[in-house]
Amino acid sequence: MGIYDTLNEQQKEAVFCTEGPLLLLAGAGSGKTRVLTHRIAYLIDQGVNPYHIMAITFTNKAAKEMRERVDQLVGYGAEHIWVSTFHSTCVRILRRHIDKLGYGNSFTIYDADDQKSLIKGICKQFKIDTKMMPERSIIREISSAKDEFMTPAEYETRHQYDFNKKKIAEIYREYQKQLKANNALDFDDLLFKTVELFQFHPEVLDYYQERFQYIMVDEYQDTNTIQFQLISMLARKYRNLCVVGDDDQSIYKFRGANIKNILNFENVFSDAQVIKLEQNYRSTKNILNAANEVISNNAGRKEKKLWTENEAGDLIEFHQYGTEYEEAGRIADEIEKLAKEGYEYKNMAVLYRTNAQSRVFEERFMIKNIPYRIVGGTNFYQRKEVKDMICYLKAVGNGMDDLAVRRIINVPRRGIGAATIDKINAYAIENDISFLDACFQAEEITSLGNAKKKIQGFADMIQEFRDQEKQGSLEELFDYILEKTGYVEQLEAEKTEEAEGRIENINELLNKVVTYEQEAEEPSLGELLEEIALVADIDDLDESDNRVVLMTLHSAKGLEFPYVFICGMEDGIFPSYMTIISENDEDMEEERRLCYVGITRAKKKLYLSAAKRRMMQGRTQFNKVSRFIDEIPEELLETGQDFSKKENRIEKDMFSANRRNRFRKPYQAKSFAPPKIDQLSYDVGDQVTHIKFGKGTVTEIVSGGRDFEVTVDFEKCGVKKMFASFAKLKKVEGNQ
DNA sequence: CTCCTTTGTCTTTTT
DNA sequence: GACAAAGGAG
Repeated sequence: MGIYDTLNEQQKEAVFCTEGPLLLLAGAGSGKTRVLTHRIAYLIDQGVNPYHIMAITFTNKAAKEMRERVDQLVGYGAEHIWVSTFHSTCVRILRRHIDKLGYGNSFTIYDADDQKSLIKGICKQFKIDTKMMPERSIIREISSAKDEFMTPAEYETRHQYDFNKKKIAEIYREYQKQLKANNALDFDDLLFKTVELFQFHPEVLDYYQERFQYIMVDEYQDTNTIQFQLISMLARKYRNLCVVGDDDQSIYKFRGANIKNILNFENVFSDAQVIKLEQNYRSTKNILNAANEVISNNAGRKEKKLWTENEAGDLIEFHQYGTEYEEAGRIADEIEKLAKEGYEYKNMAVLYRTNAQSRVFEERFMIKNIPYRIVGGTNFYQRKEVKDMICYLKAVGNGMDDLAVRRIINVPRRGIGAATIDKINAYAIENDISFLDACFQAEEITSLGNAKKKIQGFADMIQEFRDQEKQGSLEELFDYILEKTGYVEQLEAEKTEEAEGRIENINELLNKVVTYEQEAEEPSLGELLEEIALVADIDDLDESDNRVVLMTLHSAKGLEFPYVFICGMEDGIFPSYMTIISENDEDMEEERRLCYVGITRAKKKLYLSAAKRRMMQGRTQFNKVSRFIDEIPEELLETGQDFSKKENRIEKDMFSANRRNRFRKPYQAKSFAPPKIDQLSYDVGDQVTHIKFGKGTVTEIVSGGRDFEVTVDFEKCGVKKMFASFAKLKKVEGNQ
């Protein structure tokens, strides 16, 4: 029995088709990752050197999984395969060669916040009214220009009769200039500059063409123009390009994903083979039928019919609740019920359209002691304190990064204000040096006066950090920065819960630094910063920890769960308000594909829900049930209530004021993480306090596996059972 | 220069 | 309702 015998006919065909261009249309749950991994194994079997194989995935997580699975199949050589995301691939290439484009090889990567500050500065400089032209839309415009591989000059030529766009062309040009001056690239630049590199330096392209003789691209439906450009350049020589995608799961048009890449594939690579994978191994018949029905409402898709041999399974549950609180509560109840029946938390996921919807669930789950993890939202690395520390590291690694230096020059407070910063900046521009270099030359800046000493102190400190970086480990550098700046010290002095949370986050960052240093082959500051810049929230989703996962439908792509709850099935939420008012039918189709993606995440049972009214941006909204619910045949739905699709009415009854307690700490970690507890600081009979329930007496402690189940009799709200690692009970000293 | 209050803007989704 | 940016007092 070979490893290929378990594959079905189409899968085998795809695995054995190794030479030439191949378009693999793989429906949801059709075993596409299996095909990709087996195909890699087969290539190696056929004598292809793993060194010549490249697989591009959508997330780092997918890359890691793929490598592990190939490892299991082939036993050796898997580590030589280049498995990576588009962005990481480009960074690796650019680190080696970007000096050919006039950048320094230790460039930094700017995230969305950095982009925004840069654009903001430019708008100020150009005296552009950001009310007429918001930064967001400028960034979006520049980003899509880059996605289309359009330089500022080309952009200007194309839009020379459009006043606003001509203005944007100017901003775009200046933006690129400043990025370069800061020796920084934004996300789009990573792709853009790599393609540019290949274009102007054929010898570099040739090197990578030789290296990547067999290329595979996952989630091909979500590639944009420049990504297509990149892979077609790489594959031009050997033409062994296998792309895997599903046009029905294309959900990133807003990010420039070009559905034409799938249609065009057969044009650009005219001898391309096309194989369809249509057997679904993931979901029950009912779930799959619902998905098929919904997606059939889209025009303009490649015809395919997903089928499954799985059982029919349960009906899909749909409920319309009164408010979002009720919705979250009922879902939490159901999750609790399933958990009691023995199903594990990690087998359940709550999916929603927008990140803002997570809050209610977070509150609910915390009260009910349901372990959960939220993916996305405000990224850990975007938190103020974390970003501050990263900017210190950036300033050490790349002194040209003005943005980073300016962020930290007065954090913690050193008495350096806006006026001083402006003076330094003027000096830097005048002498054509970086902001940090200007600080080093503070002596020369006559206008500074009293601030001179402060600036010199700052510059000296950065210099000390640099010396430290050269001689010690990253962990030591980090500790040294914390100590020298007194960052944590100052937070400690605040003695607020918020400051405590921030300290926790800084410690968490320190953990990441240490982990990185232990795991990396050749740890370096540059690589650390790069890893931080390129992580997606989904990347550190650990399948083994037993928690309910909460995330957006977008983040859920590529994942599967036995039990899936999709909430907020309301017109105005999902499909979103923006798509409903949109003139463009394609927007609604994309939204529908997102719905299809959501439904097909479920293996065993799908729960859909809506709320009649919900609070949005401080206003109460009354939403109708989502049109997507209407697109699911009634016989597949179990509503269990008097809900009827025909009579989709909203009752405008009284809305009692929302009286939920606000107990949520600011800056709380995005997951309700159970720290490993092997010993409790309290015992039966002790007085303890709980963050939500207040004071109480411990009446029972039961050791259950790796955790303790503690029963507490609270003064205010009675007896509750909870897991020690989640409850974070604190003993009240000195028994009263 | 810093801290605190007030005002205004949000409506997707993210590598 | 939440959060950032701007404005005002010390």
